[in-house]
Amino acid sequence: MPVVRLPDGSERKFNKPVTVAEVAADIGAGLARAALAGKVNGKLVDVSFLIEADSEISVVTDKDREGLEIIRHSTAHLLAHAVKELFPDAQVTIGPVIEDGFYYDFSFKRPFTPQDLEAIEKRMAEIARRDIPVKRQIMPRDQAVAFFKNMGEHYKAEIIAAIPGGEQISLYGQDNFIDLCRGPHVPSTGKLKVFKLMRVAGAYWRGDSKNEMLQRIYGTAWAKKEEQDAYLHRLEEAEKRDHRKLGKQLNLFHAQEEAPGMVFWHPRGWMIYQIVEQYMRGIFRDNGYQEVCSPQILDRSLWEKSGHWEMFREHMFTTHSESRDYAVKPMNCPGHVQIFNQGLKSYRDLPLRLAEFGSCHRNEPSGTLHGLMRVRAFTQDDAHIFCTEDQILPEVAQFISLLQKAYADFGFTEIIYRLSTRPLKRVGADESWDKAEKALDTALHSAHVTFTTHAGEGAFYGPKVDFSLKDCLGRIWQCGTIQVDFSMPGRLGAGYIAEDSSRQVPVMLHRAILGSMERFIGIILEHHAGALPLWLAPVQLMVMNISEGQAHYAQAVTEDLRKSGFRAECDLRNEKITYKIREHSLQKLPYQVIVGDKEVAAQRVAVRTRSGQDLGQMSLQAFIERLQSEIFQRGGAA
RNA sequence: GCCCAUGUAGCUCAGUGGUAGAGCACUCCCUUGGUAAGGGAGAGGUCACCAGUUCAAUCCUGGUCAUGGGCUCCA
Repeated sequence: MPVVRLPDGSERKFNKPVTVAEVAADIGAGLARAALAGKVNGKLVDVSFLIEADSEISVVTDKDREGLEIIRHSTAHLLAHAVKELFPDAQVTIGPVIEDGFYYDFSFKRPFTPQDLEAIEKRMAEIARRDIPVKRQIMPRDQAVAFFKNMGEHYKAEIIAAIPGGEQISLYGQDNFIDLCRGPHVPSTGKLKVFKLMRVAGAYWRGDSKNEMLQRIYGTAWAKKEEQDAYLHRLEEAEKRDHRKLGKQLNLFHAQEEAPGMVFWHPRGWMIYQIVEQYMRGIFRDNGYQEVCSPQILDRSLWEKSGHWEMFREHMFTTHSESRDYAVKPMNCPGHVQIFNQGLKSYRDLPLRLAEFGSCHRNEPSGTLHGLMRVRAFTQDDAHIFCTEDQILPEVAQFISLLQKAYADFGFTEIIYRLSTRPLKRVGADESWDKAEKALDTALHSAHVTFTTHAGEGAFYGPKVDFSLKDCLGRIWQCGTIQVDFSMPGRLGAGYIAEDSSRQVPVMLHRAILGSMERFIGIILEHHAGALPLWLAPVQLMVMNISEGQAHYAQAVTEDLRKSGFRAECDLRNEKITYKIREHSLQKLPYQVIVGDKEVAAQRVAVRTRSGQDLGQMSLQAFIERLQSEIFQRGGAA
C-alpha cells in the first residue's frame, strides 16, 4: 500500500497502487487537469505511471521547466504525427528538444516546401484538438525492430539496434501514429496548444556528411501564448542587433561577391579595428610579448615540413611563381618558429613570447561563411610562447588572467571555458600529455572558473583550452584559445641549450585572446547592439552648429577636442538641428555637442548623450574630464 | 562541401510573360531653424550572371555565383 510524499512534505496513503494522475486527482481537480507528467523518486515518468511502493512524488505541470520540455518533446511527436498523416511515405528519425523548441528529422523523397510547413502546422493543430490519448507500451527488442521495419521505418530500427541492451524499448502511440521514444509524454495531444513551425533545414543522419541528408523541421512550443509571443519578439530584437545589419547601418564594412568570406572595412569600421588592435598591442607590450611580423606566403617545402601541406591542403590558398609552389599562410606558427630558430637559444631565453597580428587566409567551405564570424581572410591576435614543460602552468595561468581582463574591458563577463584532452591519435610522450593536461586543469581551477572537459577532443599535437562567447542569437563562437604543441617545434627544428648543456626541443603554446579580430568585432557589435562604449566608438563626438553663424566656433571646439585626443567630427550642414540629432543618434554616437548663439556667447558647449539625455551647458574642460573618466572605465561603462 | 530559401535604385522593400515602382538617401533651389525627419524640383536600375523556352523573359526552365538558415543539445 503505497505512501506518497509530496514536495511540501505532506504524505498521502493509498490502499492500492495508484497512477500519478490519480495522485494528482486526489490532490485537486485543477492539478489533475494541469498534470503533464510526474516525478517519482527523482525520475520523470508519464502520468499513467503506476506507483506501487512508497515514493517521493511531484506532479509536473507546464509551470515546471521539465513540464515545458515535455511539451516540446510531445510537440515534436505531434509534428511527426502530422507529417505521417500528410505524407505517409516519409520516414521518421529523431526529434529532440532543443533550446526554445524542438526539431524533427525526416527522410522524404522530395524537399518540404514552405507550403508543406503551413499544411503540417495546420494538421498539428487539428490533431491537438482531437485530444488523442498518448499511450505508452513496452516491446521486446526483436519485436520492436520487426515492428518498425514492417512499417518501413528503417531509421527507427537502426536506432533500436543502438540502444544499450539493458534498457527497455518503449513506444508511444497516439491513434495510428506510433513512435519509438524514451518519454515521458503529455497524457493527450490536447495539452499541446502553443507551437509554431519555424523553418526547414538539411541535416545529415547522425550528423555525418557521409550519411543521407535528412530534412529537419524546426519548431518552437510554449506553455502559454504570451510566452511564445515574447520569444518571437526576442528573435526580432536579436535580428536588429545582427552585426551584418549594423555593419551596413553604421557604415562599418561590407562584403561583395568578388571576395567571398573577406571584409571590406570602411573608415569607421577600420577605426574600431585599429582601437582593438592598439588595445591588444598594449597587452602584449605590458606582459612580456615581443611583436613580430612574418611573410604572407611561404614556399611549399616549409608547409610540407610543418605538416600543413599534408593535413590542411584543401584549406590553403596556393599560388606559384617561377615554377615554385607557395601557400598563403593559414597560421602564423611556422613563421614564428623560423624567427625563433635564428640564433642559438638558451634556456635563459625561455619563455620566449612572439606575438603577431597575423593576417591569415583559410579556404573555408562556402556553406560555413557567416558575416564577420566566419571568414576566409582574418587576423589573429596571435602569439606563440616557446617554453619548457615546467613553464606551461605559469604561462597558462597568466594567459587566462590576461584574457579575463581583456574580455571584461570589452564588456564581456560570460565566458564559456572548455578543456580538451588527448585524442587517440596523437604525438608526444604520455608523460608530457599528463603534465600538460594537469597544467591546463590546474590553471583553470586556480582561476575559479567553471569549465567543461572534453576527453579526446584535443588536437593530435597537444591539449587545449578554448574560450567562447555568445552572439545575439545565442550561438556560441570560439574566440580565445591556448593550445599546447609538442609537435611543431620539433618538426621545424626548434631547439635550445638547456642548463646541463644538452640540446632540447621547446614546447610551443599557441594562444589568442580575441581569436580572429573580425569575429571578435562582430561579437562586440552584437553585444553592444552597435552602441559601442566611448573608448571603442569610432566617432566619439559630433559637434554641430544650429545655424551658420556658429560654424567657426563649432570648428574650433572640434579642433580642441581632437587635440585632447578624442575622435570628434563636425557637422556644419545646412540642416535643422533636430535633423542632425536624429541622424547621429541613428549612428549611435556616444555624445553630440551642440553649439548655438548661447554657447558661443558663454564660450561653452551643450551636450546630449546617446540615451537622449540633455546634459545642458558646460565648459569644454568639464566635458573633457567627463569623457576621460568614462574612457578610463572602458567596458565597465557599457 | 551538402540541403532549403533568397538575389529588383546607395539602403529597406513592392511588383508584372508586353523592356519597372515606393519610402529614405543623393543632387540642385528655397529655408538659418535650439535637442530624433522643414518645403520644392531633379537625377538614378542590362531586375546577380550565363544559357534555354517564347513573337516577347526581371517574371517560366536549367546552370553558375553570392547571401541567409541549417548540417549529432542523440529513441
